[in-house]
Amino acid sequence: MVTQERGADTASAILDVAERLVQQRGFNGFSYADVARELGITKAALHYHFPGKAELGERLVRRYGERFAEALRAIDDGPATAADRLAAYCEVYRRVLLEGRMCLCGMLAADYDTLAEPMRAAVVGFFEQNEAWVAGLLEGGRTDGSLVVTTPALDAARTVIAALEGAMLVARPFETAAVFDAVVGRLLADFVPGAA
Amino acid sequence: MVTQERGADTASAILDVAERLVQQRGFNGFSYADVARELGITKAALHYHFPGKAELGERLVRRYGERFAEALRAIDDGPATAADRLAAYCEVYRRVLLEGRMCLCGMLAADYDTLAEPMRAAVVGFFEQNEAWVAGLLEGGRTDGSLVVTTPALDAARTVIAALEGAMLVARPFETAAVFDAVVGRLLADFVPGAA
DNA sequence: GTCTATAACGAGATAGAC
DNA sequence: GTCTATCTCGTTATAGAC
Repeated sequence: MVTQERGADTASAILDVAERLVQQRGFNGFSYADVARELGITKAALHYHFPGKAELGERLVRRYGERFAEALRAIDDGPATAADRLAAYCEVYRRVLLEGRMCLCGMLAADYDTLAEPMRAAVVGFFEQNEAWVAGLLEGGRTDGSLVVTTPALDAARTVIAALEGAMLVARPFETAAVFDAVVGRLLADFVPGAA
Repeated sequence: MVTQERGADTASAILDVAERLVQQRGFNGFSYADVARELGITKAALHYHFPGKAELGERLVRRYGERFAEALRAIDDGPATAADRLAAYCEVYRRVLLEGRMCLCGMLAADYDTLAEPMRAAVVGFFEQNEAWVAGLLEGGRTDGSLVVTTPALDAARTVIAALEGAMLVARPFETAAVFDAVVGRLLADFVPGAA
């Protein structure tokens, strides 16, 4: 039944390539042709799996959010202290940066004005999910005494996410992780007692 | 000698419109046609003033940097304490956000991989200028005692800029300044003794 | 300094064969 | 599930008239 050797996971191969292109070039900086060329298939094959760019984009964000949620669960089951879990959270972002990428949803936040409604909603959902998780982490740290959180947990969570997204963004023109590391070092020093 | 009523400042009118479009939609999210339509001129007229999109973009960044430098000088001549000057610096970003815009160079940092070299250099120059100014401000605050700066001034300056750019970025999908305000409130509380 | 007209290309998208 | 072929549109850009 199979004519081309790839099978049912062509869709995820497409998502992999498109994801990287969006993270590097932005949603308006890549095309179906770019993805097709890289996979050795035609644009028409792409339209079979994803009817349009907006639908592809929406699936991209939802998959990214699911993978991010998995990473957060892995952190929940990992480091014992809230301080260590916060450091692990920062490390997730750092790994993305080292691959030469921006956070997918950070990039799409920049492109936000040009996105169709379903994609917008998915981007908002990603940030809400992250805010809630980080806020819970900070609450936990306040309780077990491993973190110093002086403001409402949700406000503090937004600060953490904004700092990480901003650090990734500003690190891009400098083409080094040094800027990112300086920001994260300060961020952790602010929340972790004795880390200054 | 003048056939159309506008005169020599058509160029700056073009820059005004293009600047806003880039700040809202990104460099790959606007076209010569968009700018021409809004000004009631043709694309050909645009090409007369700016041979290509890359040249327009470069002029855009340089003008933005000059205006930003003016704003920084105004702050230097304004508030007496370093703490107040830091707050004034944050307020510059806040005003941009309230206009529904992203920082021009923050947006271009996202688009960075797709930019031609001259534009990239201009974007890097903008961030270097800002880092240096903020670092000087923080040094001054450490000296006069109005700011608490525990890390190297340049690292701390990068934290400030990353937090502001990140706060603007993340505020976009939420379509409110509340996220931005939460971040800036925390930022100031970190540097200004007694502000927590 | 701005226009009309058009070139040259790439984008997203579709029809229909295999 | 992927192809070829094609469509339509928007993009950047240029030539030459006014």
